[in-house]
Amino acid sequence: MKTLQRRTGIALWRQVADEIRQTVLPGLAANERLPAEAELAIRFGVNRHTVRSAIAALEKEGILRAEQGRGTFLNDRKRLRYPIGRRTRFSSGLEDQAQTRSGKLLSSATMPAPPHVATALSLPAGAPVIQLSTLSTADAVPISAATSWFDAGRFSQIAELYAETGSITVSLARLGVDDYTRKTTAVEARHASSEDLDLLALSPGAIVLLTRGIDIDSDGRPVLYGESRFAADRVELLIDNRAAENPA
Amino acid sequence: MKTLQRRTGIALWRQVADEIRQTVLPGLAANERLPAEAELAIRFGVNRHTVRSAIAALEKEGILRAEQGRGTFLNDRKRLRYPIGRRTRFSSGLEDQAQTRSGKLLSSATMPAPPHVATALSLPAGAPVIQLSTLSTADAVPISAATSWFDAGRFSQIAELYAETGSITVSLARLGVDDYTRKTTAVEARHASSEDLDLLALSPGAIVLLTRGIDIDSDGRPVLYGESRFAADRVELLIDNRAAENPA
DNA sequence: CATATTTGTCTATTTATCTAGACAACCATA
DNA sequence: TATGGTTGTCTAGATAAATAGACAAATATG
Repeated sequence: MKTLQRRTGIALWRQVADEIRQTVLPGLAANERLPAEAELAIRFGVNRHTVRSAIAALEKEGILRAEQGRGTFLNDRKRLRYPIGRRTRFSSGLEDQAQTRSGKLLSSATMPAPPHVATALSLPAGAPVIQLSTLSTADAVPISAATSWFDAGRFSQIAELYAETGSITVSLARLGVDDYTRKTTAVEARHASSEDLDLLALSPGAIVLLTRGIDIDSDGRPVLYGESRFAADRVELLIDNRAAENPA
Repeated sequence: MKTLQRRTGIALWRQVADEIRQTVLPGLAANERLPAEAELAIRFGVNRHTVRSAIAALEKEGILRAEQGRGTFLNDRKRLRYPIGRRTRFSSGLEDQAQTRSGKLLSSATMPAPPHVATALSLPAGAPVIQLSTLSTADAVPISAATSWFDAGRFSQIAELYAETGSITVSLARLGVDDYTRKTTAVEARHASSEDLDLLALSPGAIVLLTRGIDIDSDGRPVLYGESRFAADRVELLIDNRAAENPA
């Protein structure tokens, strides 16, 4: 096998790790044994030590466990399924997948709206907005880091309320927004920035799913514009159009 | 600055390239000059040669251009915006963003349905299905590689028709499916496999957006199950829930 | 309990990446 | 046309990653 590339700035052991993730693991059931290190080394055309580095990395991520004398085994793990639709909220939709969910306020600031934020919120350029940086976790695992912007005139208390409640939905309800729905969501994928590596406890080279969305109230007025970064190895986004057709 | 990490299997120059993409370029207009190599080297705490490697990589990707004596400049490039909704089709929705769009059949095969495919198509386990591997391009740039499965009993001619027409929509229409809509779409992100690196002309470490979707006909019967891999640096997915509410 | 198989550890060598410094080539402009 | 700022090229040395081989330690099995 000669699918690996050299001198690309990605260490061989890391490419081997990715290749194991994508071509070896999908064929295994939970707790099933992987091919022996020596065999994988032949399959990928690298030294056994290189395979060992790859396995060590996957082990540190919690995906595999190596047992001396017995072999290396696949751990039982699932991606969290995060629904995106008209009623996109962090807590609802995850109830059956995680025991505990929480939102933490990392920082807040009032600032003139950057151009794309002003456009999204239908505000004049430079109008004052409140920016919230938040981190959401499920069962103590960081799931997403988000940056949200609100009209400072309409939602001046949003930062304090979020810090207290840990929920955008609850905070907005206290500010008189009984209901809001997602207008559009754009999805991209990119390598995690160093900040997101820290926040989401990822290792370098990890991928984040980036969603950018606008929420509107029942009058159609923009309530918030938000950008969320999800740890791609822990989350998949589920877009259900049937649910979108039948608002509650 | 000390945001870069060493001994992680990702070469420093590659981390610098990612950091430039995410923290330097967003602040620049098209054709604007980047800070000098020496300045970037100080900012990231690395040698100037390391910055040069990073810039060379970004230049090879077509994002930057370096001009001796003048500086390094940001090229004018946009991500293609790919709509995902009830009427998800490759051609429609891209008309205004690309002059030419085409679909190419890479391979086809008839096989017993793998478990997840059988489930998605509501077929008994192991029922015969036709698997299509296709590559879609816009303006001669590869955009997505897809694998689709169809009920072999109902759509036995699908491979020949797609090879001829380059369009799923047209092929299905000739087989009597006047209309179909997207039931659900799941989105994940991951590192590109070596096969996708080839197909999509990506460099190692690149990211693909993976969508898995089920299309149903007007009777609600599953028509196809498909998995598409999009080059994440060339595409963003747009989920518009308003459009989903108002089927044509 | 003997044997084969597997992961774990160690040493040595080669290859790739990163740093350091110097200077050439090119460009804008005062 | 002289000057300062920029990218391009070269050499040399230090650090990290990959290969090669040998053997220890744990496990399963006949």
